[in-house]
Amino acid sequence: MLLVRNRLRTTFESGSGVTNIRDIAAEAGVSVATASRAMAGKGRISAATVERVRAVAERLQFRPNEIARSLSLGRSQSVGLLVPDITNPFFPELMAGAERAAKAQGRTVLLTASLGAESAREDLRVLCARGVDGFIVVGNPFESSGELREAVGSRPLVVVDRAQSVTGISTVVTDHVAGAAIAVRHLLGLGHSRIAHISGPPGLDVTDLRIAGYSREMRAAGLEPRIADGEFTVDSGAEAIIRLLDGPHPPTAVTTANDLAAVGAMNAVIARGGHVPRDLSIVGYDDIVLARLVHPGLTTIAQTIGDLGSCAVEELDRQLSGDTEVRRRSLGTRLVERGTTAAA
Amino acid sequence: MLLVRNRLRTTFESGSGVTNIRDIAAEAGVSVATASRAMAGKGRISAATVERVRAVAERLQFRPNEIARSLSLGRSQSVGLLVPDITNPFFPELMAGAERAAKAQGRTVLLTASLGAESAREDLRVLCARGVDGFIVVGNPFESSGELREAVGSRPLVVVDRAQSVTGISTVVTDHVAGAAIAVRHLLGLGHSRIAHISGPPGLDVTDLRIAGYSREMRAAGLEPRIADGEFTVDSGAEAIIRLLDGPHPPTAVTTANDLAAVGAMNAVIARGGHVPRDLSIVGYDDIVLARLVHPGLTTIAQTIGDLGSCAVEELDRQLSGDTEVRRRSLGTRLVERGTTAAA
DNA sequence: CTGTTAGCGCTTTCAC
DNA sequence: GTGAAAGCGCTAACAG
Repeated sequence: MLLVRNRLRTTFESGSGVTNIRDIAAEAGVSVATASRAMAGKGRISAATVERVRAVAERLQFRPNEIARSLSLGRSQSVGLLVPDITNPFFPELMAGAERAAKAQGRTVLLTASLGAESAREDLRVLCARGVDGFIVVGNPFESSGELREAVGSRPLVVVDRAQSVTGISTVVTDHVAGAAIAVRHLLGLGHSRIAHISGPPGLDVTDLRIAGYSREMRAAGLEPRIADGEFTVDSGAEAIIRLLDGPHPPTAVTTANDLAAVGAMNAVIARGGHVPRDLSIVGYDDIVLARLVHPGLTTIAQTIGDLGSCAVEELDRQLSGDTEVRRRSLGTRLVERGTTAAA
Repeated sequence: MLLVRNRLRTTFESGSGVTNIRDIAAEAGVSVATASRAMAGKGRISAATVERVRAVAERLQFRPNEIARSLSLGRSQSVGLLVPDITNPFFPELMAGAERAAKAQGRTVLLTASLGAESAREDLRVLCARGVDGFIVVGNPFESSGELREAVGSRPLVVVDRAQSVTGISTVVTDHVAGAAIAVRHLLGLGHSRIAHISGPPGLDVTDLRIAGYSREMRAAGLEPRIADGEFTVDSGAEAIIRLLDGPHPPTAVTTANDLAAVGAMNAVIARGGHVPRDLSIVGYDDIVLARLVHPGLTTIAQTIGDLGSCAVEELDRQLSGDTEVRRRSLGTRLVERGTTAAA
């Protein structure tokens, strides 16, 4: 076939130096519309044309401008991901899972870390303006799920790691009640009976659920629950364990709201000359990478954190495909035994 | 026929029910162009009109569609951030700094975590297609800086944490030579003389620079450098320290390539019944959050990691403003003394 | 000062 | 099967 090469160089100058679909069309000797159809591979178009256009596109390293596609199609193949605190190691693991899954779907993740409700509202608006097709929100930066719903408008939304307080919104969670119960049973099995729980921030559903699981299991064993408020942070874990140990009937074992608090508790015990697990058995929650890095390694309730992210992406994809049913997906947890628990 | 539109999506249905600038213009009784100027607040326009249009925009909660702006303006006010591994706690801290700075500039960060050169090439192309205005690349996923330059095309580029191997590209780094030297001097000051160094992966410029700083300082003190290869990971740190301790003339102190390796070394010593810092003093590098969380707390060379990110954003902003000068910005390091170092 | 017009790069009718 | 043209929402000449 005769190659008619018409003013490739000229069209090259247009735009920002990158080849666009006009260049492809010109080089292939077809109209822009045909080039578009050929690239999409759908619509009424001959196989020969498809092949020819694609060959040209390949040669010229053509990548369709996603900005233009987004504007034209009304969707961007990108999703917004809002996390509360990127420096808390729990979230990067989740983000990694989400990003991997999104990439596999040909979507891009627009990440944003909020600092409180006001910032979150603005962050979500920015992402809306950037045309994300849907949102994954980890936790809930707002007082209510209504506020969250309002902030994302009509876009599909999946909430991760908040269940109770979120109504009418698809969620991905782990079974906090079951996880907390597993921790208690593990300690009971080791012969402990003075088992306390260092909780998360009061009022949070995750906190309540874990407390519920802990309490249920304690009562089932005929024991009295004993709870110290914490905050999901190392320092709060340290403070809480000190209060418990200095109080009446100090515990011989604790379950904690998360691994950070567990590490804080562990360090506090060691700092006052105690030994873990001899003087105190500790069970964390989450199994973040840190749990493996401390010494002794932290016995903990593992959530497959990356799966929370990838499941959220899958769930969002389902919604983007038109399925509007509200689903609550609950992932399993399991005990990972390391070095912070031992017989009473 | 004027009112008949080819596509039946009315303006209100388009997007997702969000008000657009046509709605604003109509409501304010001006043309779209005038509304645009009023929102931008520049061009020849009366103060009264500006006020009126903005009032309407406020009332209707108007946010300009950034996709459309991007297409029209040829820039998106977004930057691509490529990191090697989001689950290594070093990077989230850097990302947090970058995101904060970018937000302050009204830019959005498109994050992507690569897994090797092939993935990076594709990731960068995707971000290019999404129209990012520039790139921040942490490390260099490729063999050469040329490949990196090619992958980002003509877009502004800032490389973080790689200096030597990157030519003709603006960089933000910390002074690894100086940092490594500080670590050695600290140990010398404590009376140590058998000081080893657990290095990063061979061939990496960061590795070489830290080795250089360590060696220089050792020789200046009339001591023989002693280096064990590591890999920036916990496990490699553990293995390296075992090799050193089981070899001839076991060291009484080590400096390490990063905090993860330091933690690995620390755990290995403790695991074989040793005590840190009594049996071995350890100095980490980076001061990631983890350094505070282990027990005893890790003495380390602090890079202000968040600043690496925010400086990179600033540097990129400078380039986006038209300043094409290649700059190398070097941030300081300092010793953070915690519990892993003690007198010999 | 304001409106009209022409695009940004792509997709998608609608004719031929 | 293919091309011409409209249009996504916005900005920026250029007239008036």
